[in-house]
Amino acid sequence: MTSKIAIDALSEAEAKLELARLAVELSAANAAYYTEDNPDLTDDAYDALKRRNSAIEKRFSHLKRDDSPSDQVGAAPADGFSKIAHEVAMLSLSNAFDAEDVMDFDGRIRKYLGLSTDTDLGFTAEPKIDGLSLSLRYEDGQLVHAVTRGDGAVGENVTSNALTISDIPHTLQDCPKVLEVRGEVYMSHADFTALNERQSERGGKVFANPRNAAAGSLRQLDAEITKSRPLRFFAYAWGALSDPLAPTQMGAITRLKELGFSTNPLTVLCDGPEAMLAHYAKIEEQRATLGYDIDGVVYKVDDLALQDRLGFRSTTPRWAIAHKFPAELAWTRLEGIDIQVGRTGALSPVARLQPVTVGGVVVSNATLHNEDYIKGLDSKGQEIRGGKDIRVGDWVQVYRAGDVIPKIADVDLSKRPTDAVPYQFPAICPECNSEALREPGDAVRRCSGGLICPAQAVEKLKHFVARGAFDIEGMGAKQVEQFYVDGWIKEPADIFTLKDRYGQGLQQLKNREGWGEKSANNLFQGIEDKRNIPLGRVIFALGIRHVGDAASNLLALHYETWDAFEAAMVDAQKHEGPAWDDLIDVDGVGAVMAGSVVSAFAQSGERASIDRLVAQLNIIPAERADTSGSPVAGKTVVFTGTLEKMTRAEAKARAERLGAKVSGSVSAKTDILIAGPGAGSKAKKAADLGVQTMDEDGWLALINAV
DNA sequence: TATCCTCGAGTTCC
DNA sequence: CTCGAGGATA
Repeated sequence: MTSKIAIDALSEAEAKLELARLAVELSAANAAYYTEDNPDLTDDAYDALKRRNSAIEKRFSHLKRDDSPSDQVGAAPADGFSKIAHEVAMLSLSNAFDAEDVMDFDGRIRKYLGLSTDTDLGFTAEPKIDGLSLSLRYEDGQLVHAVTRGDGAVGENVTSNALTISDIPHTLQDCPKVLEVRGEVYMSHADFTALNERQSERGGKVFANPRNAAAGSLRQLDAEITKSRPLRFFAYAWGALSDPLAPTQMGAITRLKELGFSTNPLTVLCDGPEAMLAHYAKIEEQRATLGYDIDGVVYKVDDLALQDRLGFRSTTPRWAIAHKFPAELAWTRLEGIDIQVGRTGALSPVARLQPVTVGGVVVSNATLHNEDYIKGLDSKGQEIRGGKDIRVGDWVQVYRAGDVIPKIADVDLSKRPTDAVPYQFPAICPECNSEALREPGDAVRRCSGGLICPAQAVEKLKHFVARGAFDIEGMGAKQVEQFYVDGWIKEPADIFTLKDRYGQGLQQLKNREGWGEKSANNLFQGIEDKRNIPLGRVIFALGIRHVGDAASNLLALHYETWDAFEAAMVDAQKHEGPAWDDLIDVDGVGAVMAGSVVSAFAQSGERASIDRLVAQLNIIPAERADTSGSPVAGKTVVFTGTLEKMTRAEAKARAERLGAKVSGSVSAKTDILIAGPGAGSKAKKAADLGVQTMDEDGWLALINAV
């Protein structure tokens, strides 16, 4: 090792050289540490090198290398974990709560695939481990990173922590070149109890349940702490893959086991819903003696080719479902009912409860949904809870729906105080005193105050900076609220002028509570980072009623640029004419949604606010998915008659994946008509218009020719 | 017109 | 995570 020159005395050339040397040295040390369990550097020496590297980078920030060791695998930056995007998204599962839901699941899949009830359809069934999911990426058999689920698209890099878990192999033999193994990190009951005993002896944090203990342990910035925590890992799925593991789910799990992963021994193959339910009962029976927490049973279509055909809805696969165990229940007293006002003005009642432990978590609030729910009625006027209403002072039974959202299941009328009165839902907004109206047929009551209602204004701003919208780092709900209260930010455009108005020398922001030079700089950087922003996010961020994530992206893909979108919305004001028709024609957009979007561009106040925002931004046009090479990209196709090889839903999904637009009726704009047996008027019209027509086989040949 | 499916908007706790 | 409602479909 060369002599250590004081960092202040380093010349630029020397710094550059030393950074290069440190990069090599540290990466060799990493490799030795992670692959051999036999580091050739002591921990202290390793840390010293790392610190020196960071110090030099800090002084000569422009010299920081692309392969800087401070960004490398296994290195958690001091202020948190680095983010890694999943090559294949980590989705959640839809849920089943009873046998009927499971039968429906089987039925839905058969319908989608066009399978009759007497065709064999196998499923795997396995316990759903209550831990946290983790994705492990192996390249050439080497673990290169471990990433938490995060929001499903981007997770946190916890590689150095994952490497301390003994169930996670560091290297694999005879595996695909690229292999992402997914599974659950969890802690056993015994280890959890022992850990909590140790923690309380030391005066450390005591965890509420094994899940929290596992999560807290995996997200330690110091991998040494994680190493001291007895975490385990079950592999049950995969992400990116260069070669298939097996033709079936069960085969793939077996293969993962052969590769050295722990897989759950209660994973079995079932020939249908009856067998699945039987296995569910068996697992439920063993639940208490398993030694680790599970919260249900997961069923997956076994045939991977069928999984592929079934594909995904927006957030869940069609080919899997989680059958949840019944929720834990607890009784407590309802101390009060508060009303919250959302960004659309919806008045939502929230129950304030005497704190009670439900499923290992202390709950003190629960949702009451809406006016009718408190009265004991559902949206169709049907009685729920036996028609019992909820009153302040009542003893209520609480559960966590889907083990997350606290809800009230029942009311004990025998314990109702004699002076309890039916809850009177407010008719004026508690935040701004505007009238709160309930549209006929609507379940929610809404504040009519619009942006004069401070609650609506703040909630809209929170939505604007939220994930999926502008997602500005350093600007969360708390910050938005503070800035709004102080009058620094009244509308989205103000965020982008914040620095000009208040950032002078950072003095003003710095003098505020909770803000220092660093956090202020980070915030301004976070804001600058989002000046360039994709069109879909901008539309979503506007917070237009009925226009969420999915619809925003549909609109963005349809109009491609902000200018085109805005011009069309202005042209469509009158709810008629070509611009309006074009909008309604977008698949997934109907009159209600269209009216809602258009009205955002009608009111001069809101329109002006949008214009002020757009003036601050560089909006990136939406790019249609790369369908180059697809023979049907950009074509409008219509299916008619009976399809024999696949269902309509499947045909539509596949066509869209290839960049085609699927329409319901034949017009001059139609490029291809796919006519099955029994095609009628549409085929005739297509012939009249001279539209290219083919049968299902012809279509399949066309799209498979890629 | 009725039914099914998907999405949006609301929710808690860590 | 659940509910309600909008949109597509039969």
